[in-house]
Amino acid sequence: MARRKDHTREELHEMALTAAWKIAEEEGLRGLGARRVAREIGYTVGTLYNVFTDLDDMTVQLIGRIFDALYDELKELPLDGGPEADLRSLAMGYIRFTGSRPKLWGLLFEHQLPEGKEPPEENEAKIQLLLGLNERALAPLFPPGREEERLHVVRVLWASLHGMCSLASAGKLAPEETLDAMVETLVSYFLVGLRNESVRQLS
Amino acid sequence: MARRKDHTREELHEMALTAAWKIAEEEGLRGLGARRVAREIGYTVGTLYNVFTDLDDMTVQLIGRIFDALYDELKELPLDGGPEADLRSLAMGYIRFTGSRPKLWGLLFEHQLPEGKEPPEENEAKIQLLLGLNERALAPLFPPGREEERLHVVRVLWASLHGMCSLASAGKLAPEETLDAMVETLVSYFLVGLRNESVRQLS
DNA sequence: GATAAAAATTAAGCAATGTTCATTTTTTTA
DNA sequence: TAAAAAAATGAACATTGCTTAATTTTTATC
Repeated sequence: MARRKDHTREELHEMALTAAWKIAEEEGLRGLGARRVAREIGYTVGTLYNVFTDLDDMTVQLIGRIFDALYDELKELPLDGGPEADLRSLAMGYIRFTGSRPKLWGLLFEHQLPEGKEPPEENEAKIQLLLGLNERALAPLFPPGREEERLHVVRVLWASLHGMCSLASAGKLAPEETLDAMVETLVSYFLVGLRNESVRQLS
Repeated sequence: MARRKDHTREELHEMALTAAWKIAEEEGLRGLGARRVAREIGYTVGTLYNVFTDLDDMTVQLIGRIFDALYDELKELPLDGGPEADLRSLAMGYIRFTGSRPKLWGLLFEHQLPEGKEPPEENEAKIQLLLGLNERALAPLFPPGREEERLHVVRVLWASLHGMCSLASAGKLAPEETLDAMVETLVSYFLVGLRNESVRQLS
């Protein structure tokens, strides 16, 4: 029965996450069951539990991959048009990514680790990478020594983006409201405020 | 066995939602099971399915109650300090509410209706009520005839707030970052931008 | 190349879930 | 008091997450 070495543990791990991605993309968290993933890769639940400690473990790793994919897409964007243009470009890249895979993106909000379990710091680092792109874009607006402020602003901006995309992914946006328009408003108003603040701080 | 008229259908409905609230407040969506709620009100699952069509149905109604509670709290805030102060006041009321019941608030993001099921328009109306508070606060910044723009801006602002509170509820905020500070940044930067925009439009 | 140790896979099983429904009990009506 | 309607139950079903004993395969050793 047991066909050892059909695939190495690494391969199994890879196959499972790929299958999980596909399932989540089509059906969201509700479809992401252990037996379902196992069937998809041609193995049994037991094998899956040999590769992941938990379904939570698998899901968290899948979420890590989603961060990776977003970063891979955003890092290709040219950042050379000044803070406004660059930030806008990043924001639009973000909503393009999430908008094209709403169910997959919904995982980030739907999935909640139970009390006691913590997400791996690996994922924290991936978020930092994403925020870093935005920090670079905003760099011209912050004099040296104000890196903390800059990070704070980036966090606020991306948490806001996150909020709008979350509502959009869940289909909770008013029908007459487009994500693009909302993001556009956020970025432009926010940047005017930022320029003002920046000027104020420098003088 | 069956003790009819121990409680009317209305009372049962009320009791169930109250129990669901309490459970969700303490344990989040993960604890919100049919048998669990039934036990809490001293009945069996069957009875629960006599009152709600579904667990989804129950959850959606619970979410409606959460909107109600937030509105009840926010509507008491005095709105007479000008747009900046009023908006800040509303935003802080919002995060006070969500921060004091993080698990309960988390329901709004965790719960996703399966394909085909739509949330009741009742809940839509409750959201409109909440947004209306903010529209009133921002009224001085928008001349008559620009109500649509105003609503758009309010939506952007509250979706952003939503994003930050969602991250905070899920414990995904950087430890050195407080929700208060982030909201403060959002509101103030945004408002500067808004004033500029407003001035530009009027001239 | 045979044999023993290690590793991998499975299938069966457990407890718990959402949901349904025939049955039983109670209340209402006549 | 009897019949009809309503309400509540508990048992059942399919499906979940997860565990584990048993089985098969590979690998290492001689």
